[in-house]
Amino acid sequence: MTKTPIESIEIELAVFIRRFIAATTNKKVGNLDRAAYLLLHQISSHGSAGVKALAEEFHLDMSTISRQTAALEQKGYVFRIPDPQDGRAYSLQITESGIAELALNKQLRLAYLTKHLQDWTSEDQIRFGELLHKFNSTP
Amino acid sequence: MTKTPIESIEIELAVFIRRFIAATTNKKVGNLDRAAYLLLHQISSHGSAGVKALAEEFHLDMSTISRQTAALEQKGYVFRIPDPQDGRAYSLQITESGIAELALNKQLRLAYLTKHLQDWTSEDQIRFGELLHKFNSTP
DNA sequence: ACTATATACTTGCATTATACAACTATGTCG
DNA sequence: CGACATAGTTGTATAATGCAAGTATATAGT
Repeated sequence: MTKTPIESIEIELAVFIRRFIAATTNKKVGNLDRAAYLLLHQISSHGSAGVKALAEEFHLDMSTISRQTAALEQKGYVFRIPDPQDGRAYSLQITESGIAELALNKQLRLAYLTKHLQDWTSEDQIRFGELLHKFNSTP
Repeated sequence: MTKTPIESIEIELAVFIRRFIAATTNKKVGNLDRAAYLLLHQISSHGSAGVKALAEEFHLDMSTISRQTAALEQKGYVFRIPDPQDGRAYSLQITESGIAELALNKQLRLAYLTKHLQDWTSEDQIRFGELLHKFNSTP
């Protein structure tokens, strides 16, 4: 029985996720766990955003994001700006300290990944990045 | 500032994992959660195995696997065979019921993935599966 | 303008997955 | 035989998450 491409993807994805979770859960790199890192990255690269927008971006519940952003604020990595149009809403902006922490984290993550991918051809690296992006972009 | 391929992979992976976890955590497909599905798949496709071997395969703690396999046994999807060489060890084998449940799950997961990848060329699908496999195979 | 409903966010609670440590039982090596 | 190692289990703590309920603000219908 030969596997179809989608069957291959399906099982490889499952293994992949399992490993990745195991490797990154509860293992903070510096001061940021996986969730915090992504939030900071998003705020940093796509501009300030509110809780709702972030929750939608990551397909998570607003309550989860609310707690995580509160933690980031507590650590001084983001601050809130009230939305002038809407008294209920605010937007989160990254602080200098947040930028520094993000850069440090990124550095460490890249070092790990670079090592993991050291034997890949640069063509495969590019292709993998493109395909992941494509997968993520599919609605 | 243009991103290097590894920088792209790094952030796409982070987003990807986040989404995948959100989409599959606490969402059992039929009777199997993500962890149980993978265990059954492993036992089914690579033959019977003990708790230790499974823990190593998934890079998880033995205690975690021990509980998950106990749950699978409880549901009647696997059964234990004492290791004749080693009184401490068991191997886990899948039951008929386990095979059926696994097949059902796989079906549902494939359906979802097929839909998600419906606009991809078959070449991209193949390549994505290969690269994920390569990533997983890298020690 | 008033009321009803919707929305942005927070908080309380329960669940789940996980790791670590302590424990049991068995095996192995000196 | 005794000391240590190994396979597995169980107790406990932690963390991430979702759901439900609550607060405050906005919007729409009358």
